[in-house]
Formats: sequence, structure tokens, C-alpha cells
Amino acid sequence: MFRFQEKRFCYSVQPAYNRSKMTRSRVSMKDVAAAAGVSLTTVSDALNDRGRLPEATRRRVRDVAEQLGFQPHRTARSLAKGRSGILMLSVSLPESTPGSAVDIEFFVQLMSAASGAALHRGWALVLAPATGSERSVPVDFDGAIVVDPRPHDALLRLADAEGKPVVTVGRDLENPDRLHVDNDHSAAVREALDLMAKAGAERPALLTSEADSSYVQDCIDGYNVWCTTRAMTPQVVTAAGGLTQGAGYEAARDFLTGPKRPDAVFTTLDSLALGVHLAAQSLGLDMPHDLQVATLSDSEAARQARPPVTAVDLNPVATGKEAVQLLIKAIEDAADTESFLVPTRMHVRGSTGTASPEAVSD
Amino acid sequence: MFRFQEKRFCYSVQPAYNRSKMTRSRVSMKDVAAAAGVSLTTVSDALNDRGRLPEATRRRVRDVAEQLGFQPHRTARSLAKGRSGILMLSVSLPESTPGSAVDIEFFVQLMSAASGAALHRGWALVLAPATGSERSVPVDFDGAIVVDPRPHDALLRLADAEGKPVVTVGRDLENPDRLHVDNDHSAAVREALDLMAKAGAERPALLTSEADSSYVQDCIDGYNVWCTTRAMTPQVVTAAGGLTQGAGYEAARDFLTGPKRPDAVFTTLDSLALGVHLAAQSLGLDMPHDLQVATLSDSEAARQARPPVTAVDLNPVATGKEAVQLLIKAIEDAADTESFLVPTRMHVRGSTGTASPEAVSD
DNA sequence: CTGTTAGCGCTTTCAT
DNA sequence: ATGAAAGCGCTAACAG
Repeated sequence: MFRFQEKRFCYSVQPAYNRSKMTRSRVSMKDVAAAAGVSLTTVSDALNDRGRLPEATRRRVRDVAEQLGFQPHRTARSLAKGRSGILMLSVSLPESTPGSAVDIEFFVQLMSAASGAALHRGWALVLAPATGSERSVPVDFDGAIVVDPRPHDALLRLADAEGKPVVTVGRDLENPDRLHVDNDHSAAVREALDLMAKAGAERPALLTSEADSSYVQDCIDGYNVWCTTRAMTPQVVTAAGGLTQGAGYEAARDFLTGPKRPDAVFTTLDSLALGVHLAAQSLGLDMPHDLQVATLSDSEAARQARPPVTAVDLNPVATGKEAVQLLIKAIEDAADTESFLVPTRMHVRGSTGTASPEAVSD
Repeated sequence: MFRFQEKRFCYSVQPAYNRSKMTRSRVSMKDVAAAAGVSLTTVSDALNDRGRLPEATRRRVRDVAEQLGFQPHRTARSLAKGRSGILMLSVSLPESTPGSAVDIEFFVQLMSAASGAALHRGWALVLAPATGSERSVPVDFDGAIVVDPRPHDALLRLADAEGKPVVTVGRDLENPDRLHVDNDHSAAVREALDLMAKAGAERPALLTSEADSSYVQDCIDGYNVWCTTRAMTPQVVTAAGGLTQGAGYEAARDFLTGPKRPDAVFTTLDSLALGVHLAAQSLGLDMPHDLQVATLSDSEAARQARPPVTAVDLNPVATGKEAVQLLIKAIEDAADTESFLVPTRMHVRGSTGTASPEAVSD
């Protein structure tokens, strides 16, 4: 239950910008040219540092432009150059996941870092409409970043159709050679399993979401390789219900009360781990003694849980920056761009047993 | 401590889009006109539903366009119409706050909702560079949303300078009549104080961040009015160190060990409340018995804390949507736009004592 | 070293 | 009911 405020919800005011409505019409390059007594070309060259003008003219023109308060008209420039300066970014979650990508810390960090990196290099980044959304992209764009691509991602297909460069975060399973940024999830899983094994785990399980992303498959591969090496019987559980704590909880209630209960579990997302955490508590299992928990993707929630959850930091900030950098490179000259693997970090915390001496909790 | 992966960090692949490099050059309206045997004007009119063509021609032209796979060139349209279709959004945090706005759930929700609402209506939303950032905005925009405006917000000044409409979230204290979206924070504070008083609070304090935002001032006003009405001595504490849990913790350690320790505290942001929460626990104070805590702005962290924190949901999603709607209206016709107050919701949880019967925890 | 000119792809008067 | 033509503000050949 809740109560709404009883007060007025609306009232009226005058927009502030109305007051200075005598907006002097934009200063154009033509105006600058006239004022400086040169041609349009010269102004363009001076403003864009095209080195064919003597420093003197360049300076003079720039000064005039500054004094007139000239601001370049980006749209006109875009039209003339055939480049909009806009990058699109889409994150498509599995159908089954309620809520949106902003509920997942990894995506928020990545998105924010990507936007900042783009701006820093003079590009603008626009979030793409959720897949399946009514209309398509409302602006011209020069390239796209597709996070965790799924078979029929709208932005991916649109970019491909228009021949525009794409960088994916995580591999495009339908086209694995496509330019991408990724982590070595398989290695991360094996590292975490080693850690838990050292602390006594004998039956580690893997809890994943639906396996339609490359990172989930990599985790499964890494887990299977590890189990094979150790001659252990793998137990892979797929949580139904998307990337949520609830999905993790339901799955965990299930396998934690079944026969051959695992004594450790690695999850492919922090929200799943949090669900396992909750299930373990509700079953009266002690972490890490009765059950060790480790997960892919670090988050504030993983840090705040009691005990805090051991997690692999995927470095979404570096990932976002790198994706932007790669995409810009691909746009500017398709040559010499190569996919990139972002290093991960393991944060050992209370949800797993004590690890080897060099890996201490942060 | 942590360990980096030892593996290869990079390897090279061929960008996928290179393979289809024989990109058929965009289909333009001219092509459509030729194919349909009509003029450019007619195509334009048909495609934009300008009602001067008989339904027959309109259909025919549209069919041809569709068959040719025509996609409008947004940039060209923008140049001709003098409107870019782009909205800017900036969030400026207090100088003292480390990290970025994406660490604050309110902003993330607002931003995501705003972006979605813009897209839904055919506009694109671009995040503005952090204030004080090197270069200015890399695209032409038609209007701006400025969240929690501060005295010298770069985007605010830029928009004003170019005579572009602005909607602020929270009032612009230097120009209170400016179009905005806001909550009735003063009423929310009083409601929370009532709640805590009913549960026995006799010395409620107010913990705020630096008071340079309208919402902080509103909280202070509401608090003072409430105290005056009840003939209570107000105790307002300003946390140093920005909008962080650490800042809340430090401030709370201080006033919780001083003379006349408050038995309840209202904070102006969830991270501050979480800091108070931590301080109370470290001092062995029981919540809600020894200390009641309530805060502005609900969050996952407030819900997950033990005990969970009573919080005012500011409805950032509605706020973001409304801001976009208002801004578009202001861009399209400056008339009849009015500021808007978004209703809030109180979520009563374990950090405060039992409230009146109709306000039950969710 | 600098200017002239023709677009970029669309919208929009103004004719017919 | 439809078309011709002049831009929108900038870039980029191509001259000189």
C-alpha cells in the first residue's frame, strides 16, 4: 500500500527562453567570411586546420569567428561530409527478462563509459530503441555497438543492411568473425572453480541463464573443460525466468534440495548469484561452509550481500571504451581494426572459502 | 589484491561488413521520383502525408518507395527543416561527489525513461558531456533537459545562449520560473516525519548534502515548517563529501555520538541513509527502536538493507518521461507548456516504527 | 596561397 | 493536382 500526495500536481509558468526571443539568427560561415574579407573556403579551411593557409590568415579568420560567436552547424557539416557523428548502442536482453537493461549494473557501466568515450572523441552516442519497438532509429548514424547480440537484433540487421560498421560486445554467434570486444569468460570460470576447489569444493555446479549468448556458452565450455580435467561429473543448471534474482532463487531452491546437492556454484550473472544466496539462506545453509558461491560480473549488490559474493569483474568501463574506440576506427578506416579481449579481475570475498595466499579479498 | 588473466588479449579478425562492400548507394527521393514518374515534391508530399495528393498517387509513390527500399536521409531533412530531432540530457552532480551520475539509481532510471520516451516519439536523446568537460556538444540539438541544475551548468548556458528550450528536473534556483518537472519534496519530508513521530520519534534530525539544489532546500523548508508547527528544535546536518554512503556514514558517526542524539533521521538521498544505517549498526544502535531512518529516493539498496529503509519513491521514470514530453512540446510550440509536479509514493519499511494503519510496508 | 562552384538530400515557397 | 527551383550551411573538387 502507499499514499499519493494530496497537493496540486501542476501549475503554470512562462518558459524562460521565451524572454530572449529576439534570438540573433545564427552566425554562419558566410558571415564570418564577409567579416574577415575572405572566401567561404578560406573560412572552412581556417576553422578545420586544413594546412593550406599561412598561420596569419588562419589566426585572423579564427579570431573573427570567435568574436562573432560563430558556432559550426553540425547538421550541415554532416550532410556535406556524409557522416553524422552519431553512434548507436543497443542492448538486447533475453525475451524472458522482465525490466530493462538499466537494471543490470554491467550494462549501465558499459553504456555510461561508452557515452563518455564517444563524447570525448567528438562523437555522440544514442541508445537504440528496445528490440521489437515500433519505429526504427530516428537519426542517421555512422556505426553501431551491439551488446550481447541475439539472433535477430534489430540494430544489427539495420546496420548490416545499410553497410555500416558494427562492433559487438560478446561475439555474434551467427557470425563469429565480426568485430567484437569480449572477455575470456572460459578462463574466468576455471579460475573461480580452482579457487573453490582449493577451499574444498568437490561438487561445483554451474548455474546459467538461457544459453543464447556467447558468454554463457563460454562459461559452459570452461566449466566442462575444468570438470573433464578433474574427472568430475558436470552439473549445469539453466535458470528459467531471465536475468533476475528470482530466476536464480527458484533454480537454487530446486538443486539445493535435490539429491547430490552441489557444495559450490558458479553463476553467469550477479543477479543469479544473489538469488542463490537468498535460497541458501532460506534453507539455512552456511556460506561458504555448506555452499560456496561465485559469479560472473561484479556489482554493488554482490559487495553488499552478507556474506559478500566472490565475483569476476568484467570491467564494463574498459569494455565500453574499447568498443567505441574500435567502432570509430572501423568507421574512419576499415583497416587494421581487430577484436579485443578485456582483462578480468577476480574479487575474492566471503561467499567462497579462503583462497591461495596471493588472492586476497579487496 | 587481484590477478589478471594471463591469456592473449587481442587477436585479429576481418570486420564482417567489409564483405558486402559493394553497398548499393542509398536510394534517394530523387530515385523514387524517377521510378514513380513524378516530381521530387510529390514524393516528399506522399511520404510526409501532406494532404494535397489524391490517395491514389500517395499510395503509388509509397509503394514504389517501399519496393526500392527507400530510407529517408534524416540529416538532409534536418538541414532543410532546421530541426535536428536531438534532445540533450545533462546531470551535474555536486563537485564534491566522486564517481558519476550512473552510480545513483534515480538518475539511471530517469535517463533510461527519458531516452525511451524520446525514441518513442521519434526523437533521439544524447547524454551531455560531464560539466567542465573539454569540448562542447558534438551535435546540433533542439532542446535540453537539465537534471538538478547547478549555477553554471554548461548545457544550460549553451542552450540559453542559442535560444533553445530547456526543461529542468528540479527548479533552476537562479531562474525559478523556468520550465521544470519536480516533486513536492517538502510535503514528502513532512509525511515521513509524521510517520516517525507517530512511531515515537521525539528528536528527528535532517541529514542533507550541500544545499545547492532546489530539492535539498525544499527538504530543509519542509523540515523546518514541521518542527515549527510542533515546537521542536530543528537539527539540520550537512554531510560533507558529496552524495555518497561514506559521507552519510561520517556525518552520522558524528551526530549519533554527540549530545542529544536524534532518535530519527530523514536523509535527502538513499546513499546518505545507507551511510546512517551503517553507522547505526557500527554503534550497536537498533533500528527502528533506537533510531528510525527514512529517506528521499527509493532504491534497490534501500530495499535490500537489513532492516530495509523506509523511502520516498520520487518516480524517476515518470519524471523522465514528463520532462521529454514537456521539452518536445516547448520545441514544437512554445505555448501552453507548464511545469509539472510528479506525485511521490512513500514505502514504509523496517527502518521506521509501525505507522498508521493505512500506510503499510510494501 | 585563395576563390568559384557544384553539390550533400531534403523541404518549401511559388507557379502552373 | 503537380512541378520547378531556390535554398538549408557546410565541404571539396577544381581553378587560378
